[in-house]
Amino acid sequence: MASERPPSPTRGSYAKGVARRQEILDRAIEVFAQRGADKTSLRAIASEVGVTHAALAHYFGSLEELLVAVYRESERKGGRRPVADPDVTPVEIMRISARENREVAGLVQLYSMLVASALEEGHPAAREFATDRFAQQREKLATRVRSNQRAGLIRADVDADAVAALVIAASDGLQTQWLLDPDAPQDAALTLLEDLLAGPQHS
Amino acid sequence: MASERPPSPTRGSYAKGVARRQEILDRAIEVFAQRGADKTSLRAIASEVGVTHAALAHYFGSLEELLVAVYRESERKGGRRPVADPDVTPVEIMRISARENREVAGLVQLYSMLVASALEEGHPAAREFATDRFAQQREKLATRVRSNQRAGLIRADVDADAVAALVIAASDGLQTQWLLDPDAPQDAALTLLEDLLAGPQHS
DNA sequence: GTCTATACGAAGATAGAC
DNA sequence: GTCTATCTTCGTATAGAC
Repeated sequence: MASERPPSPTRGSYAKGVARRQEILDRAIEVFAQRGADKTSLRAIASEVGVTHAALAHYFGSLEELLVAVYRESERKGGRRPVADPDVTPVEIMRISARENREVAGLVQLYSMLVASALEEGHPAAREFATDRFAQQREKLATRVRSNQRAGLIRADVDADAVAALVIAASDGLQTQWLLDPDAPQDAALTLLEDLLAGPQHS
Repeated sequence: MASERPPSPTRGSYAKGVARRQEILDRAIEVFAQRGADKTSLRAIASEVGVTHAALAHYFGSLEELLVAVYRESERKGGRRPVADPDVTPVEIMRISARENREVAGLVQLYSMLVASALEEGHPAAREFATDRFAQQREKLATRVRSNQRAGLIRADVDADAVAALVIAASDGLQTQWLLDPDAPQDAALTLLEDLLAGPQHS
C-alpha cells in the first residue's frame, strides 16, 4: 500500500507501450471521423498524431489491423451498456445500435469497408473481424429471439437462428440504403419486420 | 437489308474506339473473375489485356469507372431475361438474382466493394452506381409487391415500398453473411421472410 | 521495447508526344 | 485517339539509435 513496486524488469516496459498505443488509437479515431475512412492513410494518421507512419506499423502491424482496432474502440466508446431487459426485441436492439453508430462520423462507412475487404482474399484481419462479429451477433440475437418467443413477443413458429441472421442482414442493408438515400424507408422497413415477427396478434 | 452503310465520317472513327472498349471490357471481366476484385489494379488488367494502364484510363476515365462498367457488363451477360410472371414474389426474384451472381466469380465481392466506396466521399462513379441501383431495385420490387398484393400472394396490410427496401437489404446482407460463413442460414432466413410476407394463410 | 530514418515496389493519375 | 514517361502517394519492411 505504501510505495508501488515497479513492475518486474522483464515486463515493466509494457506499460508505456500500452498507454501510447491507446493514445494513438484515440487520436486516430478523431482523424477518422474528420477525414473519412477512405482517405485516411497510415501516413495521414501518423502525421496528425505526431509520429511517423512506421510507428503505427510497429503498434498495429498493418493498416487493416489499425482500422479494425479503430472500429472496435469507436464502438466500445459509443456503445452504452448492453440492454439487459430480455423483452426488448432484436429489431429494437439493432435500432439502438444503428442510432449509436450514426452518431459517430464515418463509423458506418468504416464498417462497410471492413466487411467488403473481408470478402476479398488476403485480408486476414478484416476477415476475422467480420466473421467473428457476424457469428457473435447471430448468437446474441438468437438467444434473445428464443427469450422473446417464450414471452410471446415473437411468434413461436419461426427459427430463432434464421430470424437473427435476417434481422442483422436487414439492419446492415437498410443502414447502407439510408446513407445513400435518406428518403429510403429505413424505419418503416425495420418496423415492418418487427411487426411481421410479432405475429398475427400485433397491434 | 443489303449492305450496311458505314457511319458518317464525323462520327465514324468512334467505331474502333467503341469496339476496343468492349474488347478491353470483356478481357477485364475474365481477369476479374480470376484474380478477385481487390488485387485487380489498372496495371494488372492492362498487362493481361495487352495495353498500358494509361490506355484503360483513357477509355474508362478511372479505375472506379472501369469497375462499375465491369459489374454492369458482368451482370448483363450473366442475367437471364427479366422474370415476366408478375406472380413471382420479390424474395424469389432476389433468390434468382443471387444464384446468378454467385455463378460469376468475384461479382458479389465487387458489388460489396463498390457499395462501400459509394459511402465514402470523393467517389462519384461508385456513388452514382449504388444510388441508381438501389432506387431502381426498390421501384421494380415495389411494383411487384403491389401486384402480388392484388393477387393475394402478399398480405395487403404492408407498405410496398417498405417491403421492397427490406427485401433488398435482407438479400444483400444475407449474401454477405453467407460468403463469410457458408453455415449461416441464408436460405432459411430468406424463406422465413417470404413466409412472413405471405401472411397468416401461408402453408 | 520503442521509435526514426530510409528504401522499395506498386498504385492511380496526368501531361504531352506521336 | 493512343500510349510513353513521369509524378505523387501509398503500405510494407528493415536497420539501427535510444
